[in-house]
Amino acid sequence: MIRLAYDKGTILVYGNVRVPGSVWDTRAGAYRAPAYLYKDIRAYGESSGFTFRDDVLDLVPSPELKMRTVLRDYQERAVSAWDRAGRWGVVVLPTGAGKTHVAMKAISMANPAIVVVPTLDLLAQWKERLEDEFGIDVGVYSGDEHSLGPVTVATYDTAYIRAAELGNRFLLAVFDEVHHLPSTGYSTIAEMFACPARLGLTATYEREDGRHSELPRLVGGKVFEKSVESLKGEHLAPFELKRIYVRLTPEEEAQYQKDMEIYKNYLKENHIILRTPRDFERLVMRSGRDRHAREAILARHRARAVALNSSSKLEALADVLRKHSGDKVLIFTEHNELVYRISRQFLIPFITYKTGGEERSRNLAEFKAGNYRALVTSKVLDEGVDVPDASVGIILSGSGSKREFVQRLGRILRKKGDKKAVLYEIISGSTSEVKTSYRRHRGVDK
DNA sequence: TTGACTCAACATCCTTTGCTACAA
DNA sequence: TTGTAGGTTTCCATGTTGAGTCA
Repeated sequence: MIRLAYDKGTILVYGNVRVPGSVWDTRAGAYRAPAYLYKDIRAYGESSGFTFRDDVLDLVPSPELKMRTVLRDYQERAVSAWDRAGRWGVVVLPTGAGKTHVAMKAISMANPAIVVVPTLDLLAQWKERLEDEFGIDVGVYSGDEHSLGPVTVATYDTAYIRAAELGNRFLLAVFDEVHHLPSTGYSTIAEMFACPARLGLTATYEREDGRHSELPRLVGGKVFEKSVESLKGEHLAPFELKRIYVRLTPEEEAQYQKDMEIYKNYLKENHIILRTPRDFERLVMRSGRDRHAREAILARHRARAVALNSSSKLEALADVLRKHSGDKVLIFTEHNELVYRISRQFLIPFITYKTGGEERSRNLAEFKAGNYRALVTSKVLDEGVDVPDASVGIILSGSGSKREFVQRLGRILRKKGDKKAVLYEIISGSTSEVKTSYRRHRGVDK
């Protein structure tokens, strides 16, 4: 007879049976394993013919949760795939394809459940939608409020801080925007949770740092994927990508070349070849000790800023805006400086992280109502904010992140009749930005 | 309760050539 | 011969958020 118990994010195995993944804990007088192995530990015990006393889960009381909304066929297939995979796994769906409905179906099958989200905005949206769907009081775990319900919504930050106390209260853990989960801190949430059922949701599985390789261990691998392309036209607006290349002004060109020269020379003189993100990380670490490395990196920053914020881009922007004078337009940039310049020059309202909550909602509402035709922003609207539809997106600058690109594309894809959406990219030709742009497209625009 | 602040955490930051030691 | 990893020990800058503190 072995007894399993939950202890602050771990499973204690009493009865002198060493289960895989556990180590002996002298003080507890038991083997101890991370809580995410709970399901495996049970399976191991059962296949070895042990009898159990299982005291791990201490579930929040939950009524039967019935789903009223009827799922679309692909949403139904996503849930089945997850179910077949042993109720572990990640569903990849583009923005606007109804990930919430997939999760709600899963919640109706396995509850009590916790939904972990990256922002307070998303927390509020999930709470509202879950209450509408199931007619229950939804619990909230955030900085301001701690209440448990049959379904509880928590921020990643609070789930991280309180993982030890939440870890055995739910059957199912849903991780919204699950690409956040593999980061060093947040991954401990999944490790300290015993939930035998797990569902991850995202529009972009891959991370630039490659840590998505951790997802199979933490929530299960990818069990279902639907690309933007396959939903284009039927469930999402058809779209077109247009690249516009501009030339730097002569002064910018001179500045760019000068700074890139400093950067490249440093690499050359020190026999440094950058192949992977890790190589670049090393260079950054080196710059903490090596004055010349620091100068090189600063020069590279200046060069990049020149390319991303070139004034030629504003002329191209003016052309695009003229061409789409009757459309709703969202403009994205990498840096806030450019946001402010555009806002001043074209008299377009802006939103950055410094924009207060009230002004932010007001700008979004006016944009939604059509009183503002355009909105300019840097990265705040990339994720986790309910942004009103637009039919034209203009990426004036951005990173090489595929995720950022897909999220920005998602902002113009909600279906509005047969209207075709257009996403422009304005790129400084003959600069490193050309490659950055290609990198973010990988696998998206074919 | 609100607002202003600080702090910690997260994400991106790369790919042109070049070196050297070691493994397949 | 060809291919590939290399190196740790917290990190140049910018953008963004949630939590916590204090008035």
